[in-house]
Amino acid sequence: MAVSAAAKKFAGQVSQLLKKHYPDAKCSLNFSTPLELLVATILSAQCTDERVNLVTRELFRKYKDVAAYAEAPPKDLEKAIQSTGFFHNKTKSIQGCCETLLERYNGQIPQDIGKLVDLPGIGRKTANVILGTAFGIASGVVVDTHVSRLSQRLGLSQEKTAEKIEQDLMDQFPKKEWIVLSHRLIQHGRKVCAARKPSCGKCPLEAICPKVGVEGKG
DNA sequence: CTCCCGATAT
DNA sequence: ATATCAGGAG
Repeated sequence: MAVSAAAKKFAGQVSQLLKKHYPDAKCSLNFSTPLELLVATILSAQCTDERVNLVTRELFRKYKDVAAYAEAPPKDLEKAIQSTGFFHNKTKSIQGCCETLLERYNGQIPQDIGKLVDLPGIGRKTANVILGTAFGIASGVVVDTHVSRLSQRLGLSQEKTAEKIEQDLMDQFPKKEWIVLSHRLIQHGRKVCAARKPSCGKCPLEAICPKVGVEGKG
């Protein structure tokens, strides 16, 4: 699908206003290596970054490399990450990833979207976070719960699935903006354009926002 | 589509 | 009580 010039112009306005208001938006998950970011991002599913950072402070002290996660008794890992929710699934994902990394990639994290998505528990969202934030590779736009919601409200996409929303965003924003755009949209979604009670009065995008689906408008 | 799941705000 | 939080798999 070709994108209209009007759509790209609107995207440019969004981009400019976000840049002005969130000049140095960055990843809010604490990490010091690509592996730590991979683990933190798996833990971040349906959980606040604040909670993830609380858990990983101890977790990263105990598990230093891929082998440490792969060899750990599952019960130990489950206990360590319990408070982030979905802990059975997340433990299987972390250990499955680390086992596969040892088997196929000599314990290294591949810098390739296809290979990352092929790992257990890694979808496009997590893969885009790892590539963009750990390696500086613009493989796509990170579409999480915040980016999905903001894309709808701003009228950037009418699609429902994360995959289709991501394609719409990639079509409207230049590739060089994808990584920082993701961080800015997420920060804006957390602080201003919140799910339940959006602070439209304090929103820097107020003047151009169609407010699709926002109560009182739409 | 459903299921996984604890912590917090409303 | 219920919605929501940097999702992914079956």
